[in-house]
Amino acid sequence: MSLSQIRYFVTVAEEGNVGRAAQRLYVAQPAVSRQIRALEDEIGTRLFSRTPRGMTLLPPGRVFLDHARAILAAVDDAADAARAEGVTPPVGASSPAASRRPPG
Amino acid sequence: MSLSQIRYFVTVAEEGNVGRAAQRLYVAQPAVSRQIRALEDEIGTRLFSRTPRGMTLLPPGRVFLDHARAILAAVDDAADAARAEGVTPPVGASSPAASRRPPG
DNA sequence: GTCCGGCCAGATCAAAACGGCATTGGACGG
DNA sequence: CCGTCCAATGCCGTTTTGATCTGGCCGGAC
Repeated sequence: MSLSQIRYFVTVAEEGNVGRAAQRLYVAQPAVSRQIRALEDEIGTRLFSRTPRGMTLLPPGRVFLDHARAILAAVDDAADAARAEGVTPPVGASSPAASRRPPG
Repeated sequence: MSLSQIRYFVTVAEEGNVGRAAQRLYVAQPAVSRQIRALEDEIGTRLFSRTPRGMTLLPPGRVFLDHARAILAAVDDAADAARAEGVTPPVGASSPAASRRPPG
């Protein structure tokens, strides 16, 4: 399972359509189709129901969607938090971390 | 940023040593070294201090470590939750999801 | 001062993953 | 039956990842 697969999944779930999701992701349709399939294989359950009108979330997909969004948000948060800690704030900054920052 | 990079990071943080982390991850040392570097490049901040005795977490790394563990746990949770929803439970199961499951 | 051991990082090559294009196969409407 | 829309597959080139080998850096032993 990769973060790309999770992003693909969320987009397909939102669009209900692999082709449109691929456009939003700036990749071709087969790439999205394959990654969704791989994700389902790894989890061991179908996440979507394939219909001639597009893709519909199955119950496992609905559950996974909530988690997937949380994961993507957590990833962004993690990077932001590390970056924020990386910049050297001015002395006497309001962050509680300022007092436990070593000199090095 | 990839989940592998996050796993590599957590292991190196726990071991304080790229070589030992690589052993635990069943990959070679340079692979871990490169992924850690790539992660730092993407975030835009050094996460470790390189010393001749090993790797020590810098403040951004300490912050990132908490988030990283949460992400990995969330990924496992997501897969487990989807799988749990994927199995068809017996009628009258105690899960509240049972009542909103379509016939499939 | 010199040698040795541990550790991280770079270069190079091979394997795997990924994506794109072209195409197939299934369902629906005219 | 034919055109349209959608997802899935085959094939190929590109990108990414990892393994191996090698070098540089530092500390300890003597």
